[in-house]
Amino acid sequence: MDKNLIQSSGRGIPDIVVGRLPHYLRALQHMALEGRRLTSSQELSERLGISAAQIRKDLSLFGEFGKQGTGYQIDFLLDQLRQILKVNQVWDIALVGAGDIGSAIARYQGFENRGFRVTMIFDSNPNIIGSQVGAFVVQSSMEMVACISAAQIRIAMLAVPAVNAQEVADRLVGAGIKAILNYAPISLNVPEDVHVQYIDPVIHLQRMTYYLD
Amino acid sequence: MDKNLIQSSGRGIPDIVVGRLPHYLRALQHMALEGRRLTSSQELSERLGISAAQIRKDLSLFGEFGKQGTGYQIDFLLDQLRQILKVNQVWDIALVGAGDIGSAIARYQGFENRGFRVTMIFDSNPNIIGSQVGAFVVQSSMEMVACISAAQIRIAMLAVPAVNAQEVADRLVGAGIKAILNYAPISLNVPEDVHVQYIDPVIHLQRMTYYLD
DNA sequence: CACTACTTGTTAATCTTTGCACAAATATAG
DNA sequence: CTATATTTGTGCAAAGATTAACAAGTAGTG
Repeated sequence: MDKNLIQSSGRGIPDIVVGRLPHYLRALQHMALEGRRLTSSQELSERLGISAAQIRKDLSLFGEFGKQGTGYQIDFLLDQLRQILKVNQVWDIALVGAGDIGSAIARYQGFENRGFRVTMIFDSNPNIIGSQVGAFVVQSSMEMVACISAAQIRIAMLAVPAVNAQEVADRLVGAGIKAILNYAPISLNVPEDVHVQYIDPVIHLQRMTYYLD
Repeated sequence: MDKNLIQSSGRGIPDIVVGRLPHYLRALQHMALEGRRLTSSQELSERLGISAAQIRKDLSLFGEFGKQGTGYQIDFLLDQLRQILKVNQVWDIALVGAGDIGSAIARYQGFENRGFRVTMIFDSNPNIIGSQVGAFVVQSSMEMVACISAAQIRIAMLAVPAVNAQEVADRLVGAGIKAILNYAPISLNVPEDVHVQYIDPVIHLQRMTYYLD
């Protein structure tokens, strides 16, 4: 579950608001691709299923980005959101685990234009180390800490079996990692200044079966 | 983003509570594997980063599952939660998209013991149709609606390119699907009685970069 | 048994989040 | 220019979620 610590970098922006910003960004990026120039809180509301008032209020926490009677200039708002979320740069990511999930992530082409780039892949399996996955050669996880430290990488994706996840996470933290996207179906224990987000499809599925007959 | 509709099947349980139940279930399943017999709201709290009071309150919405002075019998609570989430059965799932992500999902071994089983895979690419992925042969997406209807499948996972996601979702709804786990980075429009959950790693990553320097 | 140490379920208070409603600003049409 | 349509940003009220606190029940110890 999300920690809702108030972080120093933001001026006390609620975590729940920060969580919605990437959705706004994604929708705006789609609109830009469609060649649109202007949008409104109303239109975003319909696309995202979030009320227009909430979208306006969320954005107003960071500045006045719209114009009455007109709405929001898509290019401009995109730019602002990218700045706020710090994805007006490309973050290097270390990927740990080159099994089925890790390999799929390594080959995924959707990171680049949204602020991220996988730059190294590690695994502990000797049969996998040295093999090509996507554009990279899988490195031994024994080199992991040294590589990440040297490259000063801050973000890691964790795609190892659940039993190894905590141990790997500990070493990632030791290597200077400050944000972990964890695909292993287990809660991680990390220091307060390290952020963790979880992806576990079963959690989402179980959340839906509750509502099925 | 989650719709927070109150559903008829639950007695007005807040959606946010339903969203935490699968986390409780997962933690308890781990404890059971470790051979533990008893736990407490305190221990769950430490494992999950959710306050003990909240865990007790969430559970109390469904019944009195604990015992003062002792805590919760893990087996019993597991059973209750599985019943509440309706995963005391195994749900068949249709998987659409046999690319990198779809294939990784198809081969994932972690569904079975948590209430789900992929039983069919579809793709529209003629080069992929007919090939073996995991334990299944990829079927043409032209057969999709017929197959899903015939098997009365209610849950689908969507792992197709973003541009095709809405069109495929529409056909899934037509086939009787009531819950979609969408891996495509786009918001879907579906009827009120169809549930959608989203998995987009970039959304999670951007949520974390906000807090990085 | 008496006493201590736990732990639940629940109430009341606090804190957070959402939605409403509207003034102010802009655009459009006649 | 005037009247009508939009649409933002925001103050306030309402709704919702979380936390703290505690009575009541259980277990363990001597």
